[in-house]
Amino acid sequence: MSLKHAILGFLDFKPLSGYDLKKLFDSSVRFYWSANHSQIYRTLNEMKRDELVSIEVIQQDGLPNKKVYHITEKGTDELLKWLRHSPELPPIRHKMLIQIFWADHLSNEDIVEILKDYAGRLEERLEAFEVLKKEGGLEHPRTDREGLLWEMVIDNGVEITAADLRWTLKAIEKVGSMENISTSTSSR
Amino acid sequence: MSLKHAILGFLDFKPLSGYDLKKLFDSSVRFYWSANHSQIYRTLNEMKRDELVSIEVIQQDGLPNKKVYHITEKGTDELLKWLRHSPELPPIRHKMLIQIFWADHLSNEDIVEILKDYAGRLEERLEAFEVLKKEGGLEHPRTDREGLLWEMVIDNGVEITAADLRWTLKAIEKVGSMENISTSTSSR
DNA sequence: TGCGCCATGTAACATGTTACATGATTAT
DNA sequence: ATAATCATGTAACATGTTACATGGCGCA
Repeated sequence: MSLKHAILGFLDFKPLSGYDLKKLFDSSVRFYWSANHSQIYRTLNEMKRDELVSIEVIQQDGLPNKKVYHITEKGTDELLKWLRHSPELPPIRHKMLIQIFWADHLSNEDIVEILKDYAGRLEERLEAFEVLKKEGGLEHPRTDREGLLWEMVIDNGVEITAADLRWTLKAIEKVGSMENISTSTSSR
Repeated sequence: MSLKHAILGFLDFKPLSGYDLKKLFDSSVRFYWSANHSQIYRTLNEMKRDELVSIEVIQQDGLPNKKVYHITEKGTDELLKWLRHSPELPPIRHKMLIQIFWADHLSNEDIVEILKDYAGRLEERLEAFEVLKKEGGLEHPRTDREGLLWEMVIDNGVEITAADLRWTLKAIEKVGSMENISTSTSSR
């Protein structure tokens, strides 16, 4: 249960509406934790119920009203407690590797196509990380130290994506040098 | 919806019971796709309903009866179709990186503790991959080509875990050379 | 005597996705 | 004109987790 904690982190940074939270998720930690708006609104309600946040309603003319969420003392305590938790390895759901695992049914050409497609997506993501690194996502870190931590986090994404890309390119080579299948189960 | 397809891959390999499937998941692709037994039984029922699999009941004396699932023609078609799908990047839910993202609330010592803990888990996983590589997990690949593909898949895990470990060790160093926080929000 | 393996399942809950629903303002 | 932005929400569904439930066999 961690969407709650990611939200607490943002609200501790500054009070925000559900809408603002969605945008901040998308422009900062989207690669490590994402959420769509339904989930965010639902979770904020639960957090209100549990008194981790309080609501301030802001009237706006022309625009719809805003509910700005503030972190409470209970919320800060919960955040602080969570921050010190022993970390878990991220769970993985890797469809592509399952495809490769059973890909003896496909021709070399089909497998290479899948791998090239995958490599393309990794390159896109690497670029997205570069943009993030330059623009920062969040307005400004509260301290230099916080800025360093944010950089570290983005670097993790860069390093791992780059490693995955290296694997993919090597894999494309390997598949190229495998004996192809004879039985014509291939595409087209 | 991909648990269905991972199961189809295994059933195409050989007919299996829900119990067997669980064990095979755990001993082969557990790092890329996992499932507990409730989910497997539930999914097998849906697959039966959709005629992707058929059931053979095996009487056993002393032991409880077994339901062995066989892949149907429709199931094979679905598997083959899925295998050629454009791959997606794996979605990530990375709690630890969210912790680091908001870790300016913690002391350097607390952050290092978290990172060291994480590094330990990565080392364990690397060892688990080494074991997998030697033992193979599944009995025997049907073809040499299949064996090569399985090795490739495990290598991906090794490469990415190793990259993550390198990042973690570098991160520990960096945190060590950061100015520590003054405000005593730290542990103990 | 108690644990682990074999083997199946259900119920409740938590989390995540997709689609439906509304409506004004501002920029192209 | 029409698309994007602002802003909130609900309903239905899909997926994943945890706990409850049963019961014999073989081993230490």
